[in-house]
Amino acid sequence: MGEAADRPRNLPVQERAVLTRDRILQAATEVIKQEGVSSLTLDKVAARAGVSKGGFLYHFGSKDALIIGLLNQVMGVLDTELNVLADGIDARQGAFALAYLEYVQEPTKAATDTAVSILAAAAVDDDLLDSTRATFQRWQDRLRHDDGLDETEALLARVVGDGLWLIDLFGLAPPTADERRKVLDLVSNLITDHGAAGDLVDSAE
Amino acid sequence: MGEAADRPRNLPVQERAVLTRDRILQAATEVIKQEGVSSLTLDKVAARAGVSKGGFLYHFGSKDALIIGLLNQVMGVLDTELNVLADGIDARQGAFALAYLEYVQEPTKAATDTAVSILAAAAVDDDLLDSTRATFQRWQDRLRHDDGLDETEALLARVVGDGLWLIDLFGLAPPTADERRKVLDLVSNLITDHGAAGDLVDSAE
DNA sequence: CAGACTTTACCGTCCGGACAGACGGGTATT
DNA sequence: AATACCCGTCTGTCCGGACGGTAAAGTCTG
Repeated sequence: MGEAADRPRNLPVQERAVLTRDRILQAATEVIKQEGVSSLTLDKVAARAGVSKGGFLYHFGSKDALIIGLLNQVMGVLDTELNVLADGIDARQGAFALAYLEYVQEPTKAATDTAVSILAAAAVDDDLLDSTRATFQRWQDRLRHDDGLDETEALLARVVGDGLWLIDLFGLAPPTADERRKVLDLVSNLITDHGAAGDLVDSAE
Repeated sequence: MGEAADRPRNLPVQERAVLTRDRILQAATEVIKQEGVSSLTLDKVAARAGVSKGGFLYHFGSKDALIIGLLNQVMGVLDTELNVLADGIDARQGAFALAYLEYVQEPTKAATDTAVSILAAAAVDDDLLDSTRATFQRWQDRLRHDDGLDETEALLARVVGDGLWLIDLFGLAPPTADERRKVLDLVSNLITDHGAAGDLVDSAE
């Protein structure tokens, strides 16, 4: 009943700790994905991470703390990746919106992890989502004000993007990869063709 | 400990039963909305419905059965209301898509109840969503084949619609009523202006 | 030794569900 | 009309187990 023999044993203390923490986080998302939110128990996560329950509770003082840790990690990754993606896009406007849309092109690991973490948080305690909500609000503000887009089109981009990964989360008739691409292309074109609407009604290219 | 004195007492047996069932369903959605998914316990629902736990279990043999009942009811309501709405719209094409979009104009009771029921199902057991997924698939098929729309635009309508109520469900920076209206108008116009796209690429107006 | 890390053992609570009837209106029998 | 009986509805209680969390002792490293 102890198959965690491949766990690193002889490492500097501090490093071992951070590794354990990460293993716990990863174990938690695996449990949710494979066994569902209702199976996210301290015992199961600890077992999967190859640590005792007490060891688990040393790193995360409570179940709530685990979920907060989950959200922090995954939202942080998502935020930086979105920024990197947006920086790599050279468009006169709407770089962040395009990055947002590109991110949901296919279900990525980061997006899926985010989705299940949010689901877990909502299932356990709605309040845990507060900081996540703030992040989404920041994204929305950036889309609206700093991306050079028409406000409505900026919102459209986010609604479509969020719609896709949320549809994936619940499996509500998710579109095929081909359909996703077409819809995202449609929205992308709509945004870039006349992003700063009213200023230039021009279809160069 | 007994404030359910206003509960109907002297009624035909059959009617009393169906009323109790409905009261239980309503109590369940209230519990989820006000106290969160994690508080959806048999005791709480029973208490709120003014019935004993045994009485609860007479109508719903298990917690899973409760959630299935919840989903059946709320998805049924949504389905008929969508159809009624679509019938009332006279457009050359895209009536169902427009109905879908109109439905999420503001957070309606039916949409909210559906959302929380789906959340509860996902939290308890993912498989409970199977029949719900089938309904969404039917809607999607109808949008794609029987609504006279370009397939991509049909999908766009659903993604935007679902995106909105799912954003509401988690409270992820939900747009204001004004913003919602503008986005939905944008999509509606896109659909109706050149629904059979590919034929005419024309930017009248 | 000190302190970070981990384990083992344990506890109280809550939850889903089972169960054994009670109540009470119909219906059949006499 | 009175009696007995049935069955749909509902009650209150009980149980086994899982779950979140605590406490204290142990181990390794520097």
